[in-house]
Amino acid sequence: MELDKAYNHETVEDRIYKMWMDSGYFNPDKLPEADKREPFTISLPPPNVTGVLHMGHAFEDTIQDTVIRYQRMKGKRALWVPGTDHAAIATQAKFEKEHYKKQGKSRHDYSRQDFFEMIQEFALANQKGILSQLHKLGLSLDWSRLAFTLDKDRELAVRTAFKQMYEAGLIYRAHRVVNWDVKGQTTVSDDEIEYEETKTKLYTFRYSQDFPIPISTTRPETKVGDTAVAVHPEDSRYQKFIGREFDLEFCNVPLHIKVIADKEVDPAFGTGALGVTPAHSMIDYEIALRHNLPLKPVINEFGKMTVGGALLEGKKTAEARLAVAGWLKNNNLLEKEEDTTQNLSRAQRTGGVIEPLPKLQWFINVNSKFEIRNSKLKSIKDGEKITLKDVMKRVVQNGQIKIMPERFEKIYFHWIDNLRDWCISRQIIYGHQIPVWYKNAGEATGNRQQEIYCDTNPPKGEGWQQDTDTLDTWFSSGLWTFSTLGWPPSAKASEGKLNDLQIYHPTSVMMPGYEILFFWVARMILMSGFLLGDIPFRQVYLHGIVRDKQGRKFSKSLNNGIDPLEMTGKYGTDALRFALVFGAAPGNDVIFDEQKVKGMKHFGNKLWNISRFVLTNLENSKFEIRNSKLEAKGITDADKDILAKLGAAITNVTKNLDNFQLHEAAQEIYQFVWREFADVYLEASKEQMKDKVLAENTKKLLLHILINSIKLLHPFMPFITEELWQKLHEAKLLSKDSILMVSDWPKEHK
RNA sequence: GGGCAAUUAGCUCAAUGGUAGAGCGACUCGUUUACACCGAGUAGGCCGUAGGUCCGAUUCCUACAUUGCCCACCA
Repeated sequence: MELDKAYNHETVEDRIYKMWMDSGYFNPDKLPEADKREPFTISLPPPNVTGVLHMGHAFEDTIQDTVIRYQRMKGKRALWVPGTDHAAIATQAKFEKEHYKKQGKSRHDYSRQDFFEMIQEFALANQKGILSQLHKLGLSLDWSRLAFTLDKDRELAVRTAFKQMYEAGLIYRAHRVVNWDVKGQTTVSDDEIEYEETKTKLYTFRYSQDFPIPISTTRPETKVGDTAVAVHPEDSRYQKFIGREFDLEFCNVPLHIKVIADKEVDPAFGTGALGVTPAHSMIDYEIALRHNLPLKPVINEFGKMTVGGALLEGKKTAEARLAVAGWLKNNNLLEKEEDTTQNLSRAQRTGGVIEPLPKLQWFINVNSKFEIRNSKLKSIKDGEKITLKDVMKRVVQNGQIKIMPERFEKIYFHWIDNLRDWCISRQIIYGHQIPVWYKNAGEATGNRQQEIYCDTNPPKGEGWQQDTDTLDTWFSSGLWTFSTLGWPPSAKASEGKLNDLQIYHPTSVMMPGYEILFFWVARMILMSGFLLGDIPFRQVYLHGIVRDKQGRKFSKSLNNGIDPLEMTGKYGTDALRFALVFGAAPGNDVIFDEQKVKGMKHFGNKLWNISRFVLTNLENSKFEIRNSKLEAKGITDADKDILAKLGAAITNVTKNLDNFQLHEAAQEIYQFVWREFADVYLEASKEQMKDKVLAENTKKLLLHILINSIKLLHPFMPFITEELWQKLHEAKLLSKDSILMVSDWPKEHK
């Protein structure tokens, strides 16, 4: 049998992937003696259904596939669950844009139901695209368990979760100041906000000539909504005014201002007095809560003023700001106008300005205690009363969940300490509709009591209307590790037999990018802690971001994206995979370099030619495998040396893979194959095979080293190694393990 | 304002309490049947700066500088 002179990935990859698929072994339940194997589970961070595979996915998925392939070879019941995310806002926005282009119609031209179904259809049609791209990367995902965050099973999970949290009092509905995305016309959570430094003016002025205290602000237009002026309790300048109340007119709007003392106020900033606008500032809202101040909304959902008559009403905030400044000048109230910088809040998804507004929304309470049930959490007893914050904190503190690199644990704790209640309702259509129904919904109808019903199914009877809001996409994502494994278990679950949830959960390791530590990792811990009394995963491996040669993130606006499939087409999937893993330490960003991919293609070819050499020599001499034991006589120093080096390579690759140090494992195997096996031993073997006494051992060793190299390399470069494995079988140099993917991991030498 | 990290060869990055490594690139030589997607070799680093601990520091500690990131939002 002859191998081609060079490895040609194009003729190999699809054929090998099909062979793996046909084997059924991506589903760990199909592995020989599956019941006796120890489970090892990874949940794939689900890519956006409508997204396109980018280098970040390729990196993230390669790391996971490497780990899962390694564990499978180690004999584990290795499950890697695939899925896609409905990415509520992102998907709806994308659909609306495309639909408007094509049809000229917007969401207002359709009923809610129709509009939802159109987006769902769009999403599922797009899903095929991303799934086929995942296949191309050679990922050993169990496609029989494919899930979607917005399908029937996940809907049941979401509704069940909502109901349980609602009944425990952890989900509540309240009128609160929330982050309103003016462009997206929806609320967003604190974590979905980005800050952009902008130049602006700091105005110092008085509301009116009679008002004794000047205040400073960058947003004078909001001051028509002020209900107090706050000063520091120990500020001697303002002592005499504390507690006094003033009625005055500001920009033709009557104001009732109370002077209050609050320690949050910095006496050194501006005039040391802060105009409190409870309805349009998070900070002011909190001050208002402490002092029982009234809320006075003056800006609406479209970012326009709702008071102020001809001067302000109907104007956008930016316009209104200038109008107020002009009014202040005209009335001789402006004392100072200075340049300053300010962090402007924008919605991460839409880029729209965030306007804090008081709205009736749903929240998850992270600070009130609930009784934990069926606790499997270390150091948290069954029935103990604990807050969600504490659950999230404790499981990491006590080491039940390990986050690596470890430095992210500090970042995680810090985030929890600053965490406020999570606003989970969104004013968009695409997503999980809130499973709450109202009767007599008109709140303004006075004496008729509103009825509320929360369950997984609609209530019976007439007159019930479901809440029109949908849930934050991270709510369903938070359930991902267990909603994909049969949670909630059906009542009819077969008795005596373990279900997926019992076998595969908690999952073994979660491997997302560090940028979604808060969004996702923390939310999974929260959800799993409350709903299962358990952790969602034992280990979190946070990987870095893939960047371009200038160190910039890949982004659409920069148009610097590199299609991973273009790279795999050019150099082969194995080459891309190895290049991504090579030198990528946990948590560190990776600079993508095409030259590196090319280099790794060369490495693959090196292995190919080593195999070609071994195959030709062993076949031509009618070599037979009787046993792998070496003859006692005629063992050379070169033989001993390569065996020792192989032993070290096995030990180090194994150790590093166990510790998720993939970059080191990759480096180790690269060095061994090229520098030790090819450069040294293979050259020595040429001479040794000319000697009749030495030839037998040499050939045995060549084969032994080759087989082990192929195995060690398989998790990283699955295609070429599997192809070579098949060639060894064809040449009758192997007698067992017809598929490398499920063969045994090399044993460490003693 | 608070915190985290990085600083090592021309570039991208590892490792490490005891003479510094890889990939890519550069240079020289070499086409003898595994591979030119190659081989043999060479050059290239006071391991950011200054202190400290230690027999010994690139590694541990402190300060500083520069860069990047996260959080807070001084209104």
